[in-house]
Amino acid sequence: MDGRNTDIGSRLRRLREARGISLSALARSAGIGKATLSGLELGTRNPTLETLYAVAGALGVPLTALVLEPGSPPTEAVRVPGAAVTATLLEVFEEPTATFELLRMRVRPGVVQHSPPHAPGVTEHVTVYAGMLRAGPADAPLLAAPGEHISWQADVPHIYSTVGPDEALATLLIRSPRQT
Amino acid sequence: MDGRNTDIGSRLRRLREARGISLSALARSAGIGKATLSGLELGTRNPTLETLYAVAGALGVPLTALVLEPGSPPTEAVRVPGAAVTATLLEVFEEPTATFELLRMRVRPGVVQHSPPHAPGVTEHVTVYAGMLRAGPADAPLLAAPGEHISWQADVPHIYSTVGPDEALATLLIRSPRQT
DNA sequence: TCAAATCGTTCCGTTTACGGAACGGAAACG
DNA sequence: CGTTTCCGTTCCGTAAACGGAACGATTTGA
Repeated sequence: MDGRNTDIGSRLRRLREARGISLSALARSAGIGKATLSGLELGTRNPTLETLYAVAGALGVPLTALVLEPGSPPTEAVRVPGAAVTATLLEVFEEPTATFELLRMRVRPGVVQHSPPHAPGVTEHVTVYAGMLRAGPADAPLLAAPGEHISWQADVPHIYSTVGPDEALATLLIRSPRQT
Repeated sequence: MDGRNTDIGSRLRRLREARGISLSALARSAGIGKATLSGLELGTRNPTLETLYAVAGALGVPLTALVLEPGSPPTEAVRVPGAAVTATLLEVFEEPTATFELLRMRVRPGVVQHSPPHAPGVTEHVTVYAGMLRAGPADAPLLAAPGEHISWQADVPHIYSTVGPDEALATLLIRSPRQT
């Protein structure tokens, strides 16, 4: 019916090349065949879930980074000191193994907010409801339009910024595993 | 290393049964074979991305609702569409003492959606981002404007409805203590 | 009460995703 | 210049995911 999912292919290739890894090396570290990875990037194959997990795992990205929508435009990053993000804490849930914090977040346009790594295992989950938000790991941020939802591991440096002239509004859910 | 992805299977089956759809019907509307869907739910197959898209599309959920990250074990109940409310599951967190479900919710205007009581201890947390939402216990609903946040105990009958002519959009976080 | 419909699973032939091996091309080294 | 090494693609046999059809069990309806 179609020309396959070349969107995943190009996204995957971009992620790989951004890391400077060869196709052969990535295939090896993911434990899959070069033919499989090549076909995947070229969009000539319809990958298995198992394959997708292997590749995402080897790249160190959540599977949603491969499967999720938009191609990310390059960063036009204006760095301005001072808070680009203001957040309001709405709710906190204390569980035996993790703490959940629910916040409402406002991101001012034209500024990139850098956030240092959190503790290992911390995940952030953002639902955008106004503006165009660009957020996630500093080296591979994701793009989200109103109504969309993105998640990432927060144990690496990550960023928040808007795309376009409008400020972005979102809810942010942070899950922090309890300290060992 | 397998044991397959029975997590997807059970999650999928729960999503399907929450909608009251038969396996045959879902397979038909997704345009895939019953054998495929059955095997997927039983965890005896390693689905293709194409298959996953078909199923997620037919269920009206983002693919990420089916394919959670490794480390997020199977899910508790998912509540979904009546006539007035449609919701899509964005994320599920399994904790030893509770399950958190993060959903995006759309409430059509002019209709009141009644929801039966949940198990004792279940709490619902709504952040409104468009329209005016009226939600909470059926005998004492709360009113929320965009940007506002309300919570209530969900172990009594509760309702969702809009105020005014516009539909309401919100994120819904459901916290369900684990069964004893 | 029995027939028809529908349920979810299993069987099976076809299609295809898989990895290993070969392939041509491009650097890197002698 | 070879020769070696690595790159990404293509070829190919095998394993398995696919849909259609049959299956027994259950529900529905006359």
